[in-house]
Amino acid sequence: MENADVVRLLSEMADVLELTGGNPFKVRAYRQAAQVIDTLPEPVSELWRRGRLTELPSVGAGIATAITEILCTGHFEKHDRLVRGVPLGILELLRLEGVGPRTVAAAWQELGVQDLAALAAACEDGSLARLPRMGPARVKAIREAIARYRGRGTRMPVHRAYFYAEGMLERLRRVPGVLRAEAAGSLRRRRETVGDLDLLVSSKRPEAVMRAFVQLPGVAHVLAQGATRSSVRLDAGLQVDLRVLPPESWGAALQYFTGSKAHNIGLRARAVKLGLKISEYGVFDRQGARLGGATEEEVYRAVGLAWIPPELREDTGELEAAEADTLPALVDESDVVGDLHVHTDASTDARSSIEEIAAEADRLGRRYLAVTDHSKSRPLGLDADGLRAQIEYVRALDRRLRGRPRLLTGVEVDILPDGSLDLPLELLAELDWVVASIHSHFRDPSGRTTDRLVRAIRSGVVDAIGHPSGRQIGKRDAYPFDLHAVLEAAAAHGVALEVNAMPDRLDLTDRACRLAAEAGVRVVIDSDAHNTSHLANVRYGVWVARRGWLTAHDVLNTRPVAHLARRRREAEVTT
DNA sequence: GCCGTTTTCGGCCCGACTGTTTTCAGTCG
Repeated sequence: MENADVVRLLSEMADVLELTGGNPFKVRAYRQAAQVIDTLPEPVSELWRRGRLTELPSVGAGIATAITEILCTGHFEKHDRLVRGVPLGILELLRLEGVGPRTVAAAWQELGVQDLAALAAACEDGSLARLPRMGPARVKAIREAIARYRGRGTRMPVHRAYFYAEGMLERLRRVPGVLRAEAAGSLRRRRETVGDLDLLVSSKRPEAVMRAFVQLPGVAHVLAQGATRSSVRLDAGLQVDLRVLPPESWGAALQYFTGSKAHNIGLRARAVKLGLKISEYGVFDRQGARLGGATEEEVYRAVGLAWIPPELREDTGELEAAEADTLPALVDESDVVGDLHVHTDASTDARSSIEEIAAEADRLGRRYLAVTDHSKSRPLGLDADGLRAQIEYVRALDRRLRGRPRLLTGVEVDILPDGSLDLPLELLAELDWVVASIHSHFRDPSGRTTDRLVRAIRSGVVDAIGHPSGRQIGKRDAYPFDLHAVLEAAAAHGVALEVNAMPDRLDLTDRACRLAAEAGVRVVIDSDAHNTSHLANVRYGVWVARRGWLTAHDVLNTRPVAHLARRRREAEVTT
C-alpha cells in the first residue's frame, strides 16, 4: 500500500460522508488527514511500523486505526460499507466546477442521477431545473462545467503557469492606481504543477483593475466579475482568480491567498488560541481592533511566528519550526555557482556545442560546468575512445576559457540493468565529475532497481546519481525503487543525488530532497541542459530544493569548484 | 474525527460571489 492509496481511501471517505450528509467536521477531519498523508515525506507504513501515526497532525486514534486497517488488509471496512451505498459514478460529480455535495445529493436523491452522463441528460431534459434553487443560469453553468470537465487536461506545469502569471501581472501593474501586483497560491509556493492562478492587486481603484483584468489577452471566458474579486478562464484552460485589496490589507491577503489551506488553518487556529482573528483583511483582536496586515511579517508576528517562506507553507512542520525559530535558511538561485550535468552536440539529443554552452553558462554567472554527455548505451553516446577524445578537447578549451567558466571533464554514464556502468571504471576515475543514470528497464521490480542504483553508488567512481527516480511529469511515473536504501548508500559513500531541473523531470521531488537532507546526503541542482536555453532551468530545480527545506549547505554546487575536487580526493582515499 | 494555556466536552477559519430568492443557500478558495 502506497501513501497514495491511503490518501485515496481517506479522501473518498470524506466525499461519501459529505454526500450522505455526514458531520461536516468529520468530513474535514478525513480530508485533512488525507492531505497530511499526501504531503508526508516518507512512507506512512514506516510511521505505522514505528507506532508514530498519531503524532501526525490531524491523525488521532480513529484515523490511525483506519490507516492501520488499510496498510494491513488493503481495505477500509467503514469506507467500503459507505461506498456500497453510493452509485459508482457519483463521486466524480463533485469534481465539477460549481457543483458541490448539496447539488449532487439533490440530483441523486430527487432525480436518480448516478453519473456524469445522467447529470448531463438532466440538464437537457429540464428535470434538473425543477430542483429547489436551481434556475436557468445554474443549469447553464453546470452544463458548461460538464463540457470543461470532459475536455480538461491535467494541472499546468509550474514553469508554464509562471510565465502566464508574469505576463498578466506586468499588464496589471500598468493599470492606473495599481500599487502592487503579485501571484499567490500554489504558484507562489512553487508547487510542481499549478491548478489555477491566484493574482493579487493592491489598489484603491478596484473597478479599473477589474475592467482591465477581464480584457487581458488570452482571456476566453469571464467566470465571475465583482468589485473585489473576479475569475476568468484563459484559452490555455487555466483559471485565473484576481483579488483587489486596499494597501493596508496587502500582507494579510498575500498570506491568505498563498495558502496552503492546511497552513492557513494551522495559522488561524493559533490566532484563535490567542484571542485573535486573521482574515485576508488583517489581524484583529476580540473587539475587532486591527492589529496589522500591511505585510506578511505583521501577520506571522501577531501569532508569535517568524515569517515563513511560501515554499514551506504546506503544514508539514513549518509552523512549529517558525515558533521554535528553527526555519531553514533556504537555498537561493544566486547560491548555485556551477552546473554539473550538461550535454553538448556530442550527444545525439543535444543541440549546442561545448563552446556555446560554456558561453551561456558564463553569461548566467556559473563559475564551473561539467560536460556530461551520454555514454555508449544511448544512441550515438560516447564510447571509451570518444570520451578520451572529448576529455582532451574539454581540457584544451578549459585552458583557453581561463575560468569563464571552469570546465570539468565528465560523463553521464548509463547504469546498466545489472548495476554495472557503461564505461571502464579506470576511465571514469580519470574524470572530474561522473553522473550515473538509469535510462532503461524502467519496469524492473523495485528490489532490482534499488540494487542497481546502490551498486552504481558503491562503484567508487560515481559523483552523483542523475534524475534518480526516472519520472517524467505527465508522461512516465517514477520507476519503483527503495529511496531509503538508496539514500543510505549515498550517505555512506558520499555520492550526491541530483535535482534534475528540467521542468518535465524535477527529480528528485521536494519530498525526496527533504529526506535526502535528513539522511545526510548532498544534493546537486543541475540543468541537464540539452541546449543553451536549458541552462537557466536551474531556477526550477532551486524551487524544488526550497520546497524540500534545503539550505545552500545541503547543495553541493553552491560550493567553489576546489571544494568538489577536494571532496573527490578524500573519497578516493577512503575507498 | 481531531484537539486541548477554554484540556475529555464542545468547539472546529472566514468571507466573496452567484443565483436564487425576497433573506439566503451553495460553492469556492
